[in-house]
Amino acid sequence: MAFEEEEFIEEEEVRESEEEEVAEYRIKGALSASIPPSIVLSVTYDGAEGKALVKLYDPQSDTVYYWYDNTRHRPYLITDVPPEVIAEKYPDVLKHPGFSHLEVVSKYDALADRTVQLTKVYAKDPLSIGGGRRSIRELLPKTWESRIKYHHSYLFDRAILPGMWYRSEGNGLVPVEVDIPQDVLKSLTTVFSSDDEREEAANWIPLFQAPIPHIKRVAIDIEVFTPQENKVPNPKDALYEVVSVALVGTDGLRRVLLLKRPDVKVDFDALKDAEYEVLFFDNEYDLIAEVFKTLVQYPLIVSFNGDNFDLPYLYNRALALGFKKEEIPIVARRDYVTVAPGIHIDLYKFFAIKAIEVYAFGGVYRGERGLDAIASAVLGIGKIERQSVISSLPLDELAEYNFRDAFITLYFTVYNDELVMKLVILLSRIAKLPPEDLTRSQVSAWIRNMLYFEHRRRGWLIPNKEDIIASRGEAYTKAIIKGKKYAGAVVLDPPAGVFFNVYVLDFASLYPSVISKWNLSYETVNCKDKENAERPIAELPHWICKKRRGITSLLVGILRDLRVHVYKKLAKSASTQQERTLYDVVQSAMKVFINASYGVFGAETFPLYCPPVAELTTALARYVMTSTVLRAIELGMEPIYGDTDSLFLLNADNEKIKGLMDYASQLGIDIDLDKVYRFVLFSGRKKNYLGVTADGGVVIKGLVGKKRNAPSFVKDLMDDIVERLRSVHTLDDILKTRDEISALIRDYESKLRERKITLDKLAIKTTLNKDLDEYTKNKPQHVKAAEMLSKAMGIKLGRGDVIIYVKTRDALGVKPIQLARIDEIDDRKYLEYMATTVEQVLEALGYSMEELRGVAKLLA
DNA sequence: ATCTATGGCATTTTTC
DNA sequence: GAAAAATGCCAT
Repeated sequence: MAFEEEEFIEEEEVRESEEEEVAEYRIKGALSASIPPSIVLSVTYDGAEGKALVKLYDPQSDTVYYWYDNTRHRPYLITDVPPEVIAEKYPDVLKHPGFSHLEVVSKYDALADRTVQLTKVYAKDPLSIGGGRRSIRELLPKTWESRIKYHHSYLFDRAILPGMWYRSEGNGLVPVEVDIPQDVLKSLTTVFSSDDEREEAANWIPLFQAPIPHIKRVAIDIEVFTPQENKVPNPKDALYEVVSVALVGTDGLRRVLLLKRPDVKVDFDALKDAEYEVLFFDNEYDLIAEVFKTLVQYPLIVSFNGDNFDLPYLYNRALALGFKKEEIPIVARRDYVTVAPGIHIDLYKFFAIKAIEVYAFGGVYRGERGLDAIASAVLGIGKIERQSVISSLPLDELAEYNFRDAFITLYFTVYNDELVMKLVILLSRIAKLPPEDLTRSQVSAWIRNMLYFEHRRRGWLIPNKEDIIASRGEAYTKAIIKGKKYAGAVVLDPPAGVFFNVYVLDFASLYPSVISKWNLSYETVNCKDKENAERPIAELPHWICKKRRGITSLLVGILRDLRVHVYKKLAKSASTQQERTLYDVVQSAMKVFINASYGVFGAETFPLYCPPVAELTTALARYVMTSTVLRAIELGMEPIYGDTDSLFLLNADNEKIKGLMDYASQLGIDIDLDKVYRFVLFSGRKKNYLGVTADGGVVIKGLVGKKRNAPSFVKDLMDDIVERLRSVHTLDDILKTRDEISALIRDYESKLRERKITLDKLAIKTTLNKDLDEYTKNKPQHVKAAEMLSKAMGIKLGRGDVIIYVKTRDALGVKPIQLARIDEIDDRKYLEYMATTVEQVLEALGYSMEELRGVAKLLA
């Protein structure tokens, strides 16, 4: 089909205007430039320039500013060897090509509780410190101080805080004053009791109160010609044409750039009604030039998997097409890809952050990684299903498909009053990590950065992991689970049965509260000054300093108190809806840090790893739990179940609960009434129950019929059972329901026996947590199925892929669903599955063992 | 390159 | 054939 000439815009015009805009947009500000109040988008070390580069954005004028800092950018290494000794004994250090200069500094060594004189060995660039056989580090003696990690002075001093506002004054950037509301200021005196805490809280409050501007942004998604289906083109080679690029911006831009291809059809009528504009291009060079022209007009580029695909592909493709490097506004960094003049956020990486998945999104997209699955779960919109491969899709359909992907990508950052953007900025401020780094690193890196910053701000030495272990020791207790390092939480053994009117309490932020209340920190635990310390719990030999306030205890405590006593309240009470949602984001950002604060001390990968801190946290939490259980009994209540920080009580009423709350507050822990269940059905197993609240809401924990890998046949049965249970109010109802449930089970059983069921209902979904060849010790069923599938279909399967299979009667016992037929299935296995599912409910409903065996026999 | 922690249940595979 | 190890999913 021939293209109609009038559909195209004049390409000459495009090219001309592009160069102007790039030139104008790049480097609007330099060190001397005047910068109006602007938010810091990024702070990076520009190795090539040898300078620190700050990118700022002024939303008022919609301008990106660059600001170079020449003064304090050098990375350095700290050693306890004095400068004159270095000159005399280690002259190679001074002759090292990466060496810059020396400086003597005084630092507080928290592990030894004394101030020490140290030498900073400045380097020209991180490479001359970081690694390789010829690094400066290798030339210094291995005393403990010289094993201190090198510090990039700019990144850890963080003179300029990401997400905060600055303007230029003289030759430097100065912070823009933040307005603090009266009631927040007042909390400094009402919430915090010591001067230490008040001073610390005063430092933090501006981070939460500084305005978060709307940042103009564009989402990009590209489609590439693929000769083979299921084969993603390699962005390194960028062998194939970029056939379509969708750009969707917050400023109303909705555009799809299409490459004309003579062999591919296009339905122009369909495009006329489209909600986006379409530009056709005769050649790929012009198409990509237009993309670049758009990218340079935004301070923020958003993508889904842009780090690993879209941006490197565009970059390499542009090079291959003859662009010069300086014409391409895409910059590859060590771990990610960024853009000029703005920054780039890859939402694929952001959503892969466990803490974001769990705390920010409540696990709604748990385990899913693709755009379609995450968008469906978070936004309720999915990708467009396409009928054929990208390469042969008619251009109008390609545009539609491409547009939707970019639209979803942008919408992630826009929905719910820009929740995600606000969250990113706030997390950025707390962690002192620029958004580009924050959105690509796990929570342990956020906390590490936050703590490093606090050390630097106080003039503290940052200790090495080995030194913490050497002076503070390892864990003392043994874990119940083999292979773990220390004892964790208590779980009370629940009785089997149905219990009415159950009150559920939880200890609010138990672990963080314990850390705050008992002054837990790597430097206060097992400190040198044993005279001024005490053992908090007989079970453990560890002692804690009474004189000094621990840095992690202080910070966790401040964040927790600000969250609970200030921002959670403001999220409910602030005058406008807008303020309330903003404060809600503030409190959820704090929650992420607070919740992760315990775990990192038990993680060997964490630089401030300190097993005694982690172990004391869980031990003291066990003490809080068990002593509260005893107190509950004294008050006349009957604890029937509890796990870590939750407690299920019978015979409770508001007065008794008040008594228990008073007890806990003496321990320094808050108790909340979480729920009141009309009844709870315990199977007798830990972490395994079903509860119905007064309003008929159902909470199910740990039952096999609800697990992700259960076949939907079993899930349906479970749903039906739950539906019957919702109407239970009294013990009599239970007896009636028992009979109904028995009937249901027989019904499902006969459906299965008579194969009145589709294959997909029997499918079991299991995730590969490793690549196929890593299963060396064992070969589980889903791996066998994966191997068969891989062979039959020629698909590569590995870590993260979900295998869908059914149980069959043949020797292997399984088949991937794609290769199986309904007559091959092993109904015995499915009956067993059904039996364990219903068993968990029936045991609670008081079936005797004989009756249960009857059911089991029935099912077998 | 680095993915906060431990406790519990069900199933299959491997080992003794 | 029983016990132990491996695996995955979930609770907190």
